[in-house]
Amino acid sequence: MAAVRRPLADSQAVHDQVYAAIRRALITGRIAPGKGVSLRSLAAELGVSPMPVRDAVRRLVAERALAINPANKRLSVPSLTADRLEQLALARLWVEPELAARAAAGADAGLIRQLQAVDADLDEALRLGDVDRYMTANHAFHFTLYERAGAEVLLAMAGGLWLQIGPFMRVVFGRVGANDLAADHHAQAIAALKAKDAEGARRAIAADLSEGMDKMRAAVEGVS
Amino acid sequence: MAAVRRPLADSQAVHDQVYAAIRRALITGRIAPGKGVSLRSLAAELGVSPMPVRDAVRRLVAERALAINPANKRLSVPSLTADRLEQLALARLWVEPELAARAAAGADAGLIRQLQAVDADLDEALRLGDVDRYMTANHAFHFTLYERAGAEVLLAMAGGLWLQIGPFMRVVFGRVGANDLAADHHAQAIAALKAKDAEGARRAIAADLSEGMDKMRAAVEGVS
DNA sequence: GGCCTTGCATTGTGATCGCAATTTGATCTT
DNA sequence: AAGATCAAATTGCGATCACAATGCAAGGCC
Repeated sequence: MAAVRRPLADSQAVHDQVYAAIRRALITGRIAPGKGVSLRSLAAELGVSPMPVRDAVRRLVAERALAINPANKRLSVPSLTADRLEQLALARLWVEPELAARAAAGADAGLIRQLQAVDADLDEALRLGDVDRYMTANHAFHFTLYERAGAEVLLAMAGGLWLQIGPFMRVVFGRVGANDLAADHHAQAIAALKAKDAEGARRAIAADLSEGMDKMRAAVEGVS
Repeated sequence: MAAVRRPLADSQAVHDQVYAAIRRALITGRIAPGKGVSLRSLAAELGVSPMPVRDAVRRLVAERALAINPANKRLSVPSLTADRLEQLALARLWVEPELAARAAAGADAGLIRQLQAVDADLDEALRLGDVDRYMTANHAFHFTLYERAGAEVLLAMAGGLWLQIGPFMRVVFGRVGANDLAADHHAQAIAALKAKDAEGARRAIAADLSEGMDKMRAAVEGVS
């Protein structure tokens, strides 16, 4: 079974690749909330032994991106409750604007150009109704910005929160369809960055998040 | 080597026990920052095979309570920089007062009594200069309070932050000795809980944290 | 005497095996 | 024919082994 010795001089360890793969799947919402998974099935799917999958899953459980039934000890994607969503929204609304404000200080032309490119891609995805691509682009927009803040701890917190909320966003955007209002806030954010206006960037990102979370709130109520 | 089949159907899995053990050691600062550890050494120390240690370490790395040198792939307790401390302080100053405020709503006589008991134990530890006991009691005080907030996500965030900052607190309190000013804020917090004064609880915890973080800041500057 | 090289111990990683607990599906009973 | 029971398969957990890479230290070389 694919026991072929990977000629891999690829830079990363296997368990990191597995982690990245599952993480991508979660962030873009390709795994439905509440769905159960198993180590061996994931391993088979990725063509590796169960061991690195185990490692990756441990990380994801620690980040609360995966949940583990304490009785079964079987693992699944945590289903989002209104309460959980509320807390995640609150936390995101604190960290992410803070990161945006800090990033504004270190913004340069290169960053602006990157963000504009990503935002263009995002709009394209919206126009085409390509949810996968939209989710990826949206994530890329926020985090290429946040990385510029040079705040490792806060960045990690934001990453963890996004990971937890990812599976939800997918169901929301899959349901209500493409809402292009968010792009507006992205443009505002970019404008603020150009002016090195930290507070403006903070406000723009806060508004972007608020709007997105409102939609998710509505969708969650609609579901439950 | 202790390969004795544990007859004890103790409720928890081995890797959870190992996790808890290392976590306790980190929170109370029994492992010095910057110190390197190894899977096999930890395993030997705890009398288990390297495997559950591996699992526990993965979790701790994911929570950034342990760091892994990307070149070496060897792991160590992350050493605290001033920048890192600043971010952790900021994050704690946001989450923990929020948790305290939420807990105030659900505070009852039982909780008050628990907190008073823990606080008394804390004072006792201070009087005796028992740093280990102080660290444990302080942690217990904050988290028995926070648990009452009924906010799982925020609680987990606070736990993660405390875990990251734990090793530091130890060096600080080991250095400057016992400072009993914090107990004052604890008393204020308890008073606010009695009155179900959410904002008062928020302020008290914020003040408690600010003071502690100030001391740590001073200590970090002194060291580096 | 100082620097370099070589050999050994240790480390993290991945694979494979065994085990106990749980789930699942089929057979049997009523 | 419907529900209960039992056997087989699946799952997570832990142990052990193998291996490549790194760190360390002793010894040799200039």
